[in-house]
Amino acid sequence: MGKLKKIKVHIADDHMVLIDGIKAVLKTDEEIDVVGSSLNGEDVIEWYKSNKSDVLVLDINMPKVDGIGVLQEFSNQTSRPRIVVLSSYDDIKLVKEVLKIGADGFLAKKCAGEQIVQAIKTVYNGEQYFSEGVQQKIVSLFSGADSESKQAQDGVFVSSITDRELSILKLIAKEFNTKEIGNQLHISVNTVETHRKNLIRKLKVKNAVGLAIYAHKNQLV
Amino acid sequence: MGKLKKIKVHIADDHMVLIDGIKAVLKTDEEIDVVGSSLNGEDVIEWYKSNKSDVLVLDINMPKVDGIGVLQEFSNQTSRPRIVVLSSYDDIKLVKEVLKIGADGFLAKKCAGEQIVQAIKTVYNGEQYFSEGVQQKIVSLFSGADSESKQAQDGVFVSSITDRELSILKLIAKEFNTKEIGNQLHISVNTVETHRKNLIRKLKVKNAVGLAIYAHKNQLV
DNA sequence: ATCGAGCTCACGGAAAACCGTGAGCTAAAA
DNA sequence: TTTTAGCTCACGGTTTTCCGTGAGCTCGAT
Repeated sequence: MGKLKKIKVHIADDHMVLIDGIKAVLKTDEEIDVVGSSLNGEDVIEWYKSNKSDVLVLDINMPKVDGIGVLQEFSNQTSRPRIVVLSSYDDIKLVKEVLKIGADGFLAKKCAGEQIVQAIKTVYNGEQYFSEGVQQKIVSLFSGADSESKQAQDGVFVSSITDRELSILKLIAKEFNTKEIGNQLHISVNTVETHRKNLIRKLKVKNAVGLAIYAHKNQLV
Repeated sequence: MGKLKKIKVHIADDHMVLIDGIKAVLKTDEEIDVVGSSLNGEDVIEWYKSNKSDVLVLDINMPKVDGIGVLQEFSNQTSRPRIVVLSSYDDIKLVKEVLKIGADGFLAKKCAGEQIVQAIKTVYNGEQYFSEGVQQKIVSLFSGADSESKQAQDGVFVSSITDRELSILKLIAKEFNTKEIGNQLHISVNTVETHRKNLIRKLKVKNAVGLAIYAHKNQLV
């Protein structure tokens, strides 16, 4: 037992119940060792300043700094852990997003506990891991059955939302109106309206309510 | 070991990772026995038709039938398990709601895994259990520090939202505008607006976006 | 039988959102 | 260097939301 090199894992999620649960699950596997955990993104970044792990199980929805923020933090670093993103929703847009900024795997929370073990081992070995529903969606995207790729072949390239749009989206989802957002970002209300319009178009929703719902479903708040 | 009567527990949550996690945590306690689990409210109700447990750990946010629906189902029955409600949010309104319809305890998911063991044992013994943050909020409500109770002492009794308001709230949270809601419910747009106004006032939000967010946070959609 | 709560509807005015369209500036990519 | 994407802003017009206020109806509780 002393000779076995275990996979060191850090778990980050704002629900301690889930952390403790995952810890208990992983404890049953003798190849895996949970060496740390964090309840928010800030703590994750702090932890990795003086520690390291082979794999990071990272929830997207966290206070202070969210999972996206943590990924961005790591993206500039040379020595970083493999990262499995945990999310309540298997939103394909979110998958795209996190893969772009350095995630190695994506696990929907609705999947079985055993899968997390599999995911950790897979990304540790340098491969990518996706839970079932996610994998299916990726495939259907490639096969052209998805609305998004259909648009792409219409020639209307739908880029993902920009940083500025994202910040406005978040503020809309916090009940701020156009004028308030303009003041906070020091830009004209006209500009905010333009961004809002573009968001409504890009995310294919009907109004600000739709934007707020999208933001919440995708854990942007 | 054969003589020890264990507390039979059923776990209901749409995230299998969490179920497996809680199972693993509870396995370490020799007084508790997990005898079943469900991924949605419908399955919970179905399970209890031919099985029974001492305690039910119940998530609010579930597909098909949500936690509220399950509680309502149980409310008419004589022989029912003690119920600990699990929720992502320690929303005091939600606590009130679930206590009214028969919950025995309320556990925010952000609490530690050990607390779930405590919660199960406490409600099994006929007492009520609340996780820390929830308990604090209840106390502050009684002490009059909360805005809600302040309103009550102003003599303006703030009743919880009505059935009709709830249905309108749900439609707003689905991106429908006033006219569309009026058509769907066969009532005048003026009436819908009145309900919307009352909702905004009662839930203390600023606009329709706030209503949608409230609806989503409280898993009404 | 009175009272209150819930649901219904109306009206008028202010504010905000929605929509299309056009356009200038910058920084990065082709 | 030309092009493009992103951010900025403007304008005019339409629609919707927001807000207060008042009021009639029904049903169930006091």
